[in-house]
Amino acid sequence: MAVHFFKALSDDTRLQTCLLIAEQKELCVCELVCALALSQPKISRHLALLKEAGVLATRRDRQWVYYRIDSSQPQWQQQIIATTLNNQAELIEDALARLQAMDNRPSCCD
Amino acid sequence: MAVHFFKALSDDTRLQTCLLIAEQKELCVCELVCALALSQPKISRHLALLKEAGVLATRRDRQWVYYRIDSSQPQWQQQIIATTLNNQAELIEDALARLQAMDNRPSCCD
DNA sequence: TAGGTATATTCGATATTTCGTATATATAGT
DNA sequence: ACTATATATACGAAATATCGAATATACCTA
Repeated sequence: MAVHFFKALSDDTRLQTCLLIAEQKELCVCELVCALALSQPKISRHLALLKEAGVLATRRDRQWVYYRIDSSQPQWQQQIIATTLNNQAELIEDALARLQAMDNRPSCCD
Repeated sequence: MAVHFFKALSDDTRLQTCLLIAEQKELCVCELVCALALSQPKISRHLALLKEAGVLATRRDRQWVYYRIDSSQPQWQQQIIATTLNNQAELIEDALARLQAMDNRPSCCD
């Protein structure tokens, strides 16, 4: 349902999370915790919600769980996420800076 | 703020209202009450919220207040509404049928 | 098996949203 | 001024969402 999709995006933490992931293709929980400077349980709860809504999908690699935009969701939803990223990039400026300053990023050790 | 825009669309009544108005260009409150088969105060409250969010704009003609998509809001927001209408037209099927069956539509008496 | 790191979940408290009902305001016609 | 129609708002109750803190689970290394 479209309403659930919009509800998923209508929280600051969740919207930033989606835009960050859309921009970075894939991020694990600890990277999101660092980028958004929020508690791990808070991030985890919102990620569960986004996954439940069909917006995000996951894969596990060893101890890390990577989240990505669920490419099996309706195309128009993915389009809306892309449009929002293109027009509201400033929403994740600070988070991106923190992410790039993060050391021991698991993605770097593949 | 983008979050407020998505919050505005993340309620069933408000989403249907926006899509109906996007499709019909302009509707007054009593037409929406008829189309959505909901109480007038409920519709009015949601319309006030959508106007406050900058999604809708109004004009008064005699006793009727007409709501339309606010064309002064960011283009990407209007794009998202259009995309949603194109892909989720079924959300307003029933409402459109009720609207077309409505008699004494004020728009007809101009 | 033990200890460390990463992630998910539970719980109760608080805040926010939504609603029905009642009422107020605005405009039109007589 | 009075009545009718259209719209907006106020208020408290009920439902929903969000949060921090604590705890559980999963995986890895030794």
